[in-house]
Amino acid sequence: MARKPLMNESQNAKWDGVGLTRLEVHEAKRRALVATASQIFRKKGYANTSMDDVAKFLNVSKAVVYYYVKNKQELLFLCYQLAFQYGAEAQAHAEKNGKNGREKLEMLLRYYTVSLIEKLGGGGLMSEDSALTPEHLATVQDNRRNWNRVFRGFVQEGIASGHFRDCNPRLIEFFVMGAIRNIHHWYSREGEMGGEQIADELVRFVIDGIARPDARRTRGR
Amino acid sequence: MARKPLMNESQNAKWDGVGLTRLEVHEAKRRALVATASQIFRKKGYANTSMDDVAKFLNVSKAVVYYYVKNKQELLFLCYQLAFQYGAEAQAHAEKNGKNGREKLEMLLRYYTVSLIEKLGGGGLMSEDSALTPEHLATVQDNRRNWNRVFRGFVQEGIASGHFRDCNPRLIEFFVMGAIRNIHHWYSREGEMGGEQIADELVRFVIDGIARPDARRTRGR
Amino acid sequence: MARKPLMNESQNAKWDGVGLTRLEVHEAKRRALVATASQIFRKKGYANTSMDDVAKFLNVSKAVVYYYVKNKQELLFLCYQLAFQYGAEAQAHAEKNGKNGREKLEMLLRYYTVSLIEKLGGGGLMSEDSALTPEHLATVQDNRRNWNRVFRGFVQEGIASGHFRDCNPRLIEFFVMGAIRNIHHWYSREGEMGGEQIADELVRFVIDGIARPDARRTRGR
Amino acid sequence: MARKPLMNESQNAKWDGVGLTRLEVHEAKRRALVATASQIFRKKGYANTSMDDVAKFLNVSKAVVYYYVKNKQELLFLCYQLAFQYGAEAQAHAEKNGKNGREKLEMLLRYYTVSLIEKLGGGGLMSEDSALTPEHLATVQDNRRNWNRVFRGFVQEGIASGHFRDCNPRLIEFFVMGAIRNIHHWYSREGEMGGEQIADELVRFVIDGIARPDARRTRGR
DNA sequence: AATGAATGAGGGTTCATTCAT
DNA sequence: TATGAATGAACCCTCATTCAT
Repeated sequence: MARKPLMNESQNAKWDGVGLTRLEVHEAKRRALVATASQIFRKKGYANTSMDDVAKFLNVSKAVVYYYVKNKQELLFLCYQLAFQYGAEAQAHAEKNGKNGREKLEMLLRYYTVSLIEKLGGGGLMSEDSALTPEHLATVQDNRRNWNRVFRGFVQEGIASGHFRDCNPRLIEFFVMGAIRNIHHWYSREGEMGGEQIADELVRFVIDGIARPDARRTRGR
Repeated sequence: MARKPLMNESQNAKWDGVGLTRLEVHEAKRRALVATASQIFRKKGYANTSMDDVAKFLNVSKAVVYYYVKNKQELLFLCYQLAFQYGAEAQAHAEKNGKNGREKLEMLLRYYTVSLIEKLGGGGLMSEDSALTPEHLATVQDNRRNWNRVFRGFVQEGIASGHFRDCNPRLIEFFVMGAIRNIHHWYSREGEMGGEQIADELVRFVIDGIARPDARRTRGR
Repeated sequence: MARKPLMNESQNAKWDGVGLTRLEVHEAKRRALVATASQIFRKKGYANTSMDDVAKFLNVSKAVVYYYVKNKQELLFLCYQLAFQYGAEAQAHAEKNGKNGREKLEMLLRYYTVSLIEKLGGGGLMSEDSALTPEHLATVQDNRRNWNRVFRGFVQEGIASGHFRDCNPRLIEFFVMGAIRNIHHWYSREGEMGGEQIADELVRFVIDGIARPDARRTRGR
Repeated sequence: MARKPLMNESQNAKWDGVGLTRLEVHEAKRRALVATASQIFRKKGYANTSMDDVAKFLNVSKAVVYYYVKNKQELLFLCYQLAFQYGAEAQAHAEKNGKNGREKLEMLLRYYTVSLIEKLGGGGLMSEDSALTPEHLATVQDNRRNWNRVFRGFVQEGIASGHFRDCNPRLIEFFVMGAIRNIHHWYSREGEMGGEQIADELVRFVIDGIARPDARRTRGR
């Protein structure tokens, strides 16, 4: 049987001409694998997805998947990392451009939400903690703790500056992250709404939800 | 080996003396089984939980579980139903006592959230759709559609009455339900907060998030 | 499909009438499993033997094997134990009945050799150390160290008493144990020789190999 | 990535300057491969050793191994041949220099044992018959039959000449070969004993084990 | 009602082997 | 010659499910 490359012909073409090193090709394929797995895991659930499912989706044999990742748990971990990466980008964006807590929170949420929707088809993998190895879980929790710190810090900054009312930043973060984690349950690429639109609505909902009455935005609709 | 009843001695005692019919006893045990399974499924994930896990938690043999439910999928479905039941109660409560959209939404959320936290230890099972049989999935989606109708109806009622600003009720529902579904990820019975407190914060966050600026509640803190 | 018991009908009959407890039956089946596995592992090699092979030989499904042992490595360990058990019996026999080093060594070898041949069809499993878990390997090595101590002790006792010439007990033990471990490579139940005969020849060979010239047995042939 | 030769630099140097034909180089590398594989197979077991293990040990890619041998089974067969080769040499040596059965047996054992220990690090591969192809197995058994004939012939010659007592040459051979096959289980190059010493002790043990009482060697110690 | 014993299907993982470059 | 990439067959193990007692 003819050996098939991990990526399809057209994608292959892209680098056949360009001078990509073998390592770059390898890394590109690996990323493609993780991105694909992320979507499948999210749609069917990690435990309900067999490595064969992932392989078949990529039109390769199961062993190829094991050529690129050590095992299913590593693949899961890499999926998590994918989501954290966008989180880190969002943080950088917010801290660079936001002038106060409210602006920073807005930017954080908007950037993050749009990324998840546009780049990860509705959201990254975030709810399969029980399947992570202890080591991976520790890393994930580190990342999460960092995210918590940032998110809650922005909220507190907003409270201090008078933009936000007195609220429990921890609970607010849980509520908002729940809303975001839930997106993939209902989002569909074919739907009428794009990432920007969804992010708009979410940001307004969140900011209004914690804004100080007199500091409320009056942006109309 | 001594035969062990599904429920513990003290619980057993309750009906040994009282004149419960065999059927009532059977139903009570079944409910206990479903409630237990619901918690385990939620904590470890449906696919990662074996029927043996459930049985061992109840200190009975695996076969006993099959005496009370037809199969694992039925058990999952019953867990879903458990959550829907509280939803229905919340709906009844809201429709009966709420005088306008805003009050109804408040009551719906408060009742529902408190129920999930207090009765189901942080939340019911709602995110394992991919494991449901087509028939069960259809029922679940019926229930969900009903819930959607009610939730969005309250929001629209609030918009119409001027309590809420113009917003997308569909998106708002997704956000809010995401926040609620997410509770079990962080809630712990040993934590300092009870269901009422959490529900308070959530309700305020949500209502403020969609309130009309000039209709905003000025409830202080 | 009809469920088949691990042991065949005639064996089953034995305990149907007799009042064996369930536990005893369970243990008997487990022993039968280990004895069978021991033979197959020896014949085909541990790594070349699949759990399916073992199961098929017993005419049961593979899962049954896992009902009785935790995994393949535990099965291997139990096979080792089987051999050690006969070693311990041989030791007890020799220490009780032998009056000097030479007699003890004779009895040790004869009892052990006959046991392996008659009870384990030519020998127990002893040469798959690399497949043992570290924990099991530690136990095995403990057992081996004990056996070494006993064997070499008998040789030294014989040297001290003048029955044996000056020799290196460690090397002698290695040679003799090699000869014994090798038996299963050539022994066949259908062959013309029984365990007693083989043991006779072995014992004479070994004892003569280390006897003091003037203390040499003159047992004719 | 830089291409690595199968043998290390210094070894390579040897033939780079000298005028070795391509074929000779190929054969040398092939022998190096077989010798290496032989050691690994013996240490970890044939089935537990992957072609990757062999390749990694040689610091080459797995495909290189397939350049030199057709498949894993051929590699195993070549390992067997390595041991037989030393057997043949031992036979030639014994037949040329031994003046009677006893001397021939002594020489056979000494030469063979020393070869295995010094050249093959404790022993060749001899106990993986079940992994051989039928064709290879046939050849191996031919070789073994020849070895049997020689070994037993020497024993019988010794019996006829009065050097050995009446014994069963077949059993004696099995015992002795078992002792030899077992050497690698305990021999370590770092140990205090060399091949000569071990061979000395073995030869004395064996010869004494079958010597006629009155013909016994009186070589002291 | 409850249990121990048994099964069949399926999933994760390894590995000998091949092939284009 | 040498390598990276790819495959398919096995194998270990788990688990939902059934059934005789």
